[in-house]
Amino acid sequence: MSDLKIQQLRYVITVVEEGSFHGAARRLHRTQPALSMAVRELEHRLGQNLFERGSKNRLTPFGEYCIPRFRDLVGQHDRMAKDVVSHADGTQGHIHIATVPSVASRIMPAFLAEFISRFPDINISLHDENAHYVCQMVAHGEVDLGITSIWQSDEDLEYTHLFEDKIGVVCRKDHPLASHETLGWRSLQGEKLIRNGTSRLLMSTAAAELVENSAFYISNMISLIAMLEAGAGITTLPRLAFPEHNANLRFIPLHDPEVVRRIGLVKAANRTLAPAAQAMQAFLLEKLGQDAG
Amino acid sequence: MSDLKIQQLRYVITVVEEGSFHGAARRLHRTQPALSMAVRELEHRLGQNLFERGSKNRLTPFGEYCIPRFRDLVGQHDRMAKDVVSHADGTQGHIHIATVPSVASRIMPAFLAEFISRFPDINISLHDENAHYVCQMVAHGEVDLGITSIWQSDEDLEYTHLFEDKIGVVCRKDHPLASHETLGWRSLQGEKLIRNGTSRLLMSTAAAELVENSAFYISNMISLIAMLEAGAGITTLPRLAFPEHNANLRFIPLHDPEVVRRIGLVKAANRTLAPAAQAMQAFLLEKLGQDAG
DNA sequence: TTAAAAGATAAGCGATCCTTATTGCCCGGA
DNA sequence: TCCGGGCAATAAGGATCGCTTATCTTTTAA
Repeated sequence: MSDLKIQQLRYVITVVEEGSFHGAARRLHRTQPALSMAVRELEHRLGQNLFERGSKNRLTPFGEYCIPRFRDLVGQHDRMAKDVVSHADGTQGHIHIATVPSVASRIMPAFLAEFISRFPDINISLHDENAHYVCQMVAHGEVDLGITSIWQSDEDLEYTHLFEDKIGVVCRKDHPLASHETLGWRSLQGEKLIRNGTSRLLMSTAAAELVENSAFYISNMISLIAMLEAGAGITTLPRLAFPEHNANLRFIPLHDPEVVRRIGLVKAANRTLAPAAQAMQAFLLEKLGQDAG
Repeated sequence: MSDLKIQQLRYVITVVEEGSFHGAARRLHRTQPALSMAVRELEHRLGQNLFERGSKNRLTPFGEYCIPRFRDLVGQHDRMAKDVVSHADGTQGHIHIATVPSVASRIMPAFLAEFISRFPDINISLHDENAHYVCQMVAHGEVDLGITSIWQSDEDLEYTHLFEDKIGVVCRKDHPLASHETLGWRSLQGEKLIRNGTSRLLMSTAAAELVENSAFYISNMISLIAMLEAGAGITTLPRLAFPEHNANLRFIPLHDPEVVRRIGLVKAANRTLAPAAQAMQAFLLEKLGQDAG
């Protein structure tokens, strides 16, 4: 038994609803013979008439039996098609994103607010993890997109640069260094430097020896800030990771060496993004790309 | 948005199940290019790829989203099509029949037993009513088929003759008439004749005056039999209406006049029968038609 | 490196679907 | 009774679709 065609079923339903082939033809933007032939073809295939011959457009008992079933299938088709199409064009869907905490807290709130106002039917889950784990989640398919600095080059990941984030020195406002507008690494020698998760960015620069000589390592940002506020030392951070509006600490750009954290979009290579995620990717590039900055 | 084609969806599902276009082509009795083109056509229409390009037959996230929905729709289509087809070819359905009581009790039991063994998926409702009401039920569409003598000619009813049922005299075994093999109406003069629902069959015959002079009328068959068994009189009945295996009563054919009740199939004119009812009609004609006896 | 297997592409052809034009039927009004 | 008008059926033609065979390209595995 071969497949019935949704279109034929829709034709029959419309003829019943309109009460005439002409009326149905008008509604379907077809000519009357098109419907006549399509209906007869379906009747022939089923081996039973749906419409009473001779008498004007009355259904046969068999037709009466079929119409509600045809209606069901066409309805299910239409709902499914609408749903699938809205996913295909990216107006609907569920996007999973992972970002480093600084991006999650400083960039994403405003960005996502704008995104969801543009795409109200898209659902978003946002994870924040360190740069390494963000890449891992993308590689494992746990999220669609990552926004992070690249941890290490990986064939399975595709990186698209978004913007750069300058590294600076963070110290208490009453610290001797706090009055400077910019700093070079040499001015930091002798200071008590606390390492954190972003310190490795300095490792391949002139300032590497500073980091190597540091005795403290604190990964947790809240703890790190508390330590700095307590005057336990200084640290280096990308500007985005420096807590906005902090009353006690200062951020002083490091100009020698000038070190930046490159933040970009990461997605799995050789895997197509879901349409909704494609929409977000485009939106991200438009809003956060180098030029838009 | 135009209709999706069940066939295309089925192709996609099969490719996923088989894991390759070649395998799916084999299962669908198509060639590989047919599937390639059909799938690409669907992808193009949706505006998104279902299969990962380059990489071997992996679904895109969009494809992953679509497949279960496609499966649902195709499944619903298949179930519906199977159901509709089995109704179209008359192997499934519900038939409503009305017959006069004598046919219901003497003919239908064996007939229906054979019918349902041949068409096990057909559902049957059997009503028994008098000849007039049987015709009315058919005319009003309350039943599909009637088996009855025709009450009065009716344009909306279509009668197909099945068999004839001879009228005879019914009396107690110890009645003087009981020894006769056949009877003429003249031998009944002076007998106490009880009329019943079938007595009108004698009205346009030589025996009319017997009926006219009868003082009793009993419509209920059980009461009538009880009256006869009590020796309260005699009556006339078609042979079929005479209770089989009755130990106290006798049925003696009336040969002058020879009166028959014509029993036939009645259906609504200008209305197509449901396929299951068509099957029953054919079966009735085959088993009970004049020739089949 | 080569052979085998799988998908993509191309050309051709028959079926399908829709169009316009015409015929046939039924019904209501003069 | 005859005549038109509305509607469905039918016919003929053309565009498109869907499938086939043949060929090319790519991938895979020995």
